[in-house]
Amino acid sequence: MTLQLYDSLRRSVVPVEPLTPGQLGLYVCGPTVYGPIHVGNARPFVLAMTLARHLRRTGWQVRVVSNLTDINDKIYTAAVAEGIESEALAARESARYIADTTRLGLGRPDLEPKVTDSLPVIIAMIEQLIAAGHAYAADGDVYFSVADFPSYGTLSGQKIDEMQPEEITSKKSAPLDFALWKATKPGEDAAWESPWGLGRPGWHIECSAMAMTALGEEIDIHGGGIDLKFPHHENERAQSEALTGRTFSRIWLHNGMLRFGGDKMSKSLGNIDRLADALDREGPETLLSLFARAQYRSSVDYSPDSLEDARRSNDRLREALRRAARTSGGALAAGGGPLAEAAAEVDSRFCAALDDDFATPEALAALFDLVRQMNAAIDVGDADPADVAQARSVLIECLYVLGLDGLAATTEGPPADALALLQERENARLERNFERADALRDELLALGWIVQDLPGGPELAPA
RNA sequence: GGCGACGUGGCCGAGAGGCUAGGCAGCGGCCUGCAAAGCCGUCUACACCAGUUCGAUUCUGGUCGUCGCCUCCA
Repeated sequence: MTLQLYDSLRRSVVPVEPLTPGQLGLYVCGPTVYGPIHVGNARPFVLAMTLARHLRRTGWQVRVVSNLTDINDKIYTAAVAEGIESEALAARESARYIADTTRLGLGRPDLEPKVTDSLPVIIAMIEQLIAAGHAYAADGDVYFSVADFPSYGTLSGQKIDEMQPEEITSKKSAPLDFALWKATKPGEDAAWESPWGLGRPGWHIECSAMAMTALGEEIDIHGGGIDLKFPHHENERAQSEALTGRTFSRIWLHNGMLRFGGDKMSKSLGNIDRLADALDREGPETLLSLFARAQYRSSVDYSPDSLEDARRSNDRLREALRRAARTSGGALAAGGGPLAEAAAEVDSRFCAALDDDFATPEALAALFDLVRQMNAAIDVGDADPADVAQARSVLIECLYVLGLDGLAATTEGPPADALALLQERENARLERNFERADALRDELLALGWIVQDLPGGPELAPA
């Protein structure tokens, strides 16, 4: 099965044709660091990192680049509101973003460039755009001339003549033109020298600059939230292709939004749950499972119920892994048995599903199929420990792709006092003193252990 | 108003022109003193109306509805 992804520009699932065979460069629009990110902001990050894991596991060489936008109107505004330097605010929020997303346990992109480190490239690009006649300077600002780029609007499906732009309040000469460079304004405490005077880059040029610097003039995959399609990606595409005459991105990969209380989770609507808070409450696996339950292009309902569903399906995985670990003992994974064969089949279904536009729900379904088979084999009791170990290790490998391998974390065995209580309960049961036995079971539950009376005797499972 | 995506069973969520998705919840059974875990079985489906077809939930058209975007936005 060849890798296919949905390209927003072509509006269909297309085969991925890398610039260099076997290699893929992926650029994902990162956050503007003016405040803590919310759960929805994590989706493109999760998509990029998990997609990269799948690709690497299936033999691709992948380079993930994700920027931090540390120059922006909102940063100035937030800094003024706090009475601190905008640079300090951006630095603080950058660190916070890194810390929050690191907690997801998916590692870091290969490169995370900042706008403040990219000014020379940005300025050079703007100069070239002006020289080529695609942009014009106007009293300290520089604008991209949209009329000059014929295919403007094809990415987002917007028709130029049907757009209803706000009236011209700035120095641009056509309503749809967008800023490549903005002259500094009073109250802005960070500005850079440029041929057009002191100022700062516009919102879109930075991504073109950083993407091209890291991955070249043509990149394989450019990702981000669907809400960035217009104007951000439309503008990025216009200025980049006007500059190079080449396809900027071969595939535009857009993730759907998180719904929270019926609307898109959005800072401007105020219906947000901070990623850090969600991680505190739910832990990374629940959030990653919630994301994996939906295909990346679908919107996801973020609600107590959907989180509960995610938690429970993780419970099932965790329990299966625990039972398998218990059954396999210290056996080394070794192929050959029927369970190992089943696992291999599930693995290829898993990979095929992910190769097909990263269909995580289908991939997950394959995994649950393996879980069922593992449980059934363990129940029957004649499973070869090495076979179970093999299936378990395949399951963990697959879960790793989705960031869910933590579900296999070897929990500490029950402590001696819990085991003593379990023995006491067993004695009570043998004496048919069930009142006493049930009281001890409650006591164990309070200690965080659930009693399971399995055919082979009682066991303690973490609550 | 324009553009785009989508409407699947109690909830979430895949999918294919006729052949079991999966998870959670429910019900029945096995196991259990009971429970838990697990297994087996099982009920609620494809928004509506036409059309194409031997046959459509899957294709086409329309209707209704939902969501996103239309220069803050992951």
